[in-house]
Amino acid sequence: MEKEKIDKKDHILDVAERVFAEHGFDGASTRLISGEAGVNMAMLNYYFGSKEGLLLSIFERRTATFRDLIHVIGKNESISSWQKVVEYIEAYIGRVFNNNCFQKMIHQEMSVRRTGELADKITNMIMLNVNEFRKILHEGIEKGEFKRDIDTDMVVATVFGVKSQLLNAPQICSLMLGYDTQDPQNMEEKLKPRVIDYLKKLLKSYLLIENDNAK
Amino acid sequence: MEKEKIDKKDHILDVAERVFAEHGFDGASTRLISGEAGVNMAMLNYYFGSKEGLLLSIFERRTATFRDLIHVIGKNESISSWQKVVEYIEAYIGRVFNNNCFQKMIHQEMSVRRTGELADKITNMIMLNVNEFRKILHEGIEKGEFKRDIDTDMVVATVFGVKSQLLNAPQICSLMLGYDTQDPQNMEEKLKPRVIDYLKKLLKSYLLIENDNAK
DNA sequence: TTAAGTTAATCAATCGTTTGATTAATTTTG
DNA sequence: CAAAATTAATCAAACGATTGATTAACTTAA
Repeated sequence: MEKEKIDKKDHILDVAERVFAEHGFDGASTRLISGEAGVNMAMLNYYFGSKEGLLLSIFERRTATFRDLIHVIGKNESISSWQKVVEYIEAYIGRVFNNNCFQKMIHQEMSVRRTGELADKITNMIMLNVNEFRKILHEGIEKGEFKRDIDTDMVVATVFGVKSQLLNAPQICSLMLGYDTQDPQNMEEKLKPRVIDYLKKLLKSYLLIENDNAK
Repeated sequence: MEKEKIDKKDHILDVAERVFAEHGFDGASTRLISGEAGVNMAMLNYYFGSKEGLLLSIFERRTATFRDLIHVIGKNESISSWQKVVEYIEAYIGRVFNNNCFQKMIHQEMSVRRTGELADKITNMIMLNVNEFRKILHEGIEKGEFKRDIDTDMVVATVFGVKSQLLNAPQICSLMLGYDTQDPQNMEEKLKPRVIDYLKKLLKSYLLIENDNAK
């Protein structure tokens, strides 16, 4: 009764994603990755060509899953802009916290000066998200649903920034909240719903025109 | 008319801080640092003992400058909690954007799993800031100045997160805002005042009890 | 048999660090 | 003061270790 015989390449990608997230690209040696994955070192080059090819494969696998999930929210004409914002927050935070290792890794890669194919792909992927969120915000302004003087770009930076802070500064985050935010159960049951709830209330108070004089 | 004869150790620290911020600790080789600084490689070990010692020296220099600047705001009894928040934002963002290389470096270090003396020192320094901000927020709640149901820890994460997003994802940030946010002049004249203004408006709408019915 | 999968051994390159020698600056001594 | 002695600063070269990558032999599976 051995371990489930899942695809070995997928297993390597899973492990590498975690090790890259923990040590950074430069800090994660191919020996460490192959050791953690329980495979021979040469298998990394056999499957993925090179260390950078491995990183690229991780990226491709994740983006392929969520590529066409982006535009669904903005397309729904029957809901208000504010509801779109709510759905975007729930979708984005939900997705990001489920792949927190990948997100951590991506954020680290963006933080160091790199050029080339992968750097451009990462930038493009994130800009897809950015532009989708911006479109919702601009639409809400034009419809008179949101205040006219809101800083849409900073709102985007806020959602992305809060996520980065919670994922990429886990020691600080754990000390602040009083529990281990790296623990998958805590992240899923405590941190994720709290972040979603907070971002909704925060943006609601900043974006919406207060017209409920009958409160 | 040669170059200003400033302290050579300080010069190395300046350069190393920038190179660490650009390439990360593991990505920045001692040869690259010494080359950029125009000094012999052995000087790094001669002055700082090791590569990690160099990183530690960078940290010590910056923290020594701002160690006692933390508690000044909270001590002022004559201003409201909201004014304290405003002053904290202005002080924190102003300070952080003036040492953006250092901040970038610190955030990268926190993002990778490291243990030891430096990791603890970094955590402690940041928690000083965190606790100071939290104290202001709790005080505002107790005084009835802020809403009772605000998530103080998430507010802290917001300020820190927005800063991290703007500094550590410069490509995204530049694309979003339409100018090079790495350029010192843009950062000082355009980005910094915009962030300060935004955070004030954002937190004002989230924290304050809306009691100005005579608006 | 053939091709794909897997391994240990090995490669050149680069890593952080150390060395011994040399020069510059400072202090001590007569 | 000046010469001698001592310390500090700087350098080219090399160190052992580790890096990502490759090889060639071997095993497995179709």
